[in-house]
Amino acid sequence: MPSLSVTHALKAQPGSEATVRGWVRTRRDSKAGFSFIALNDGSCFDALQLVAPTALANYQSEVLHLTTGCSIEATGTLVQSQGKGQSVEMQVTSLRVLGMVEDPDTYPVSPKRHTMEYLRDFAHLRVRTNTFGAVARVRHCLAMAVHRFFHERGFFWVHTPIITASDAEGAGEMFRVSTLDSSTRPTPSSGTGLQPVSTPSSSSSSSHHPDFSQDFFGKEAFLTVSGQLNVETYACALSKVYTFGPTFRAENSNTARHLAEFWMIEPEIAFADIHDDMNLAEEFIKYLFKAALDERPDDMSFFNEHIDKTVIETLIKVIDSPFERVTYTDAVKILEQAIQKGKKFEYPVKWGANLQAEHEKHLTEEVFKRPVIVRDYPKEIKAFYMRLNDDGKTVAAMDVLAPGIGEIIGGSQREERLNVLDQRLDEMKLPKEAYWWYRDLRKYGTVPHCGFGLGFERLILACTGMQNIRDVIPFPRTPGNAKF
RNA sequence: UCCCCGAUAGCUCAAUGGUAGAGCGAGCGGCUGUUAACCGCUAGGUUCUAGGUUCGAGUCCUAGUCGGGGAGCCA
Repeated sequence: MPSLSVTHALKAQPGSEATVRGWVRTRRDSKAGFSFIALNDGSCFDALQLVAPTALANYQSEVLHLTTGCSIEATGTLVQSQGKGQSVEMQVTSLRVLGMVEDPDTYPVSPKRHTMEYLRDFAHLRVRTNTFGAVARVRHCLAMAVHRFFHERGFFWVHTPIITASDAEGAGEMFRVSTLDSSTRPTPSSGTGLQPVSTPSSSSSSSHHPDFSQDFFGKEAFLTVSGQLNVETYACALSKVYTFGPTFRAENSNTARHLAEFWMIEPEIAFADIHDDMNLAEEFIKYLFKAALDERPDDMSFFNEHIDKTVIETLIKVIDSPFERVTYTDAVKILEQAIQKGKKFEYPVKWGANLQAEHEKHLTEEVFKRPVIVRDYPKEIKAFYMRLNDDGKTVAAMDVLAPGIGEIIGGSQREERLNVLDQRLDEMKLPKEAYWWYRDLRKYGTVPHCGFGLGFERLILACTGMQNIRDVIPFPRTPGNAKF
């Protein structure tokens, strides 16, 4: 008797016998001599309808007491359904209960509408719902597509470190990694303990001075905020590489788009400029969206019906149309024109200032109505490693803005000229010694290269139409919450 | 971190400063090749916490905790 997943059972030859296992979604009893059980095992969106006859030995004692969430194993014949709503169903010949729901009244995932906020408190059970099961499958599909995309194009996956003792990751607030005891514990006067390690150098000004030479790594260590600097070294030897792994930011960000622990994809390509970088980003996004539509039509149609009625249409539009490309300078002009026409922004538009979320939203949702790549930002508002343009004022940085999501990709051509890089380090008052190995890449056979970072969960948001990033990662970590 | 809003049954929400309610879910019964089933009955409450105002507080005031929306930071 073959054991089949529900997804295979639904495609089985009528008349074949099989055993299936899963969790009960609903049970309906018919006086015609049987009960209907919707069985889901997560292998696909749909449940398999079991038809359990009263003749089963345990019909009265067990089948009639099955409730949402019970785990069972059923054996029977897969047949064409006599009813509407499904093509295949199983005529059950034996049914074994693996685990009852002890008290159905306390089972948190009852068969009714639940809010995302409520289900977040039951992250261990929420994946049994339609929505979170679909998110999990699409997430997997996208992860596989990421690797396939790069593999097909000759990229190598590089496992950059999670722990970084190189105190040179740049800006961004980091989690400290330490085996020291009392010295790293917040003192009673140090407040909530939510304060991150803002930069390695600033920590020395705090009131207590842990002796990090005594710490595990012999120096301060942190969780990575980006694998970019490390992966650049591999790009400058293997030519086309990428990272895909967890990333940590200790920023006290409380939004639907930020996590303290998230997954990031960072390709890095040698012998390439900012235009190659933008082309790669565009091709990449389109490939991933297409993969979700092609490989998870069941889950995608659920999202389109219940989460965001325009998501499939939006994805198809993104796949079919070229991304708009605009320089920062032109973007500012467009925004200024919008203001002249009466558009009101909370924040002023001014060359030299960061584009605000409302500005990005206007560009991508109102002006172009599709993804927009903004490039060549003022050097003052971007990182030291971004390549200085010939105008001396801007750097070859690019952000991909997506409608409804905002910034989904941030990337740049890297500064490959040692003298210019050094000048930038000096301007930003960064210690050259700390970047010795990064500078070595420019000393020894330097090449133009570039890359970008894609927030994996933000990609999933865009792909599914889900609203909150906490609902597209299994166990979200955010300020004040590391449950489960 | 800043601004705004909220917290009442398992869930989603009502309730003019004056007896605590509905829908869904759950349990029981009925009906039905059913499928967000349908019909009936039943159970279910320290109204987030601590103070305060008042004859009387779910309702008003203060503080805190937690959650949501927006912003900043960013991916």
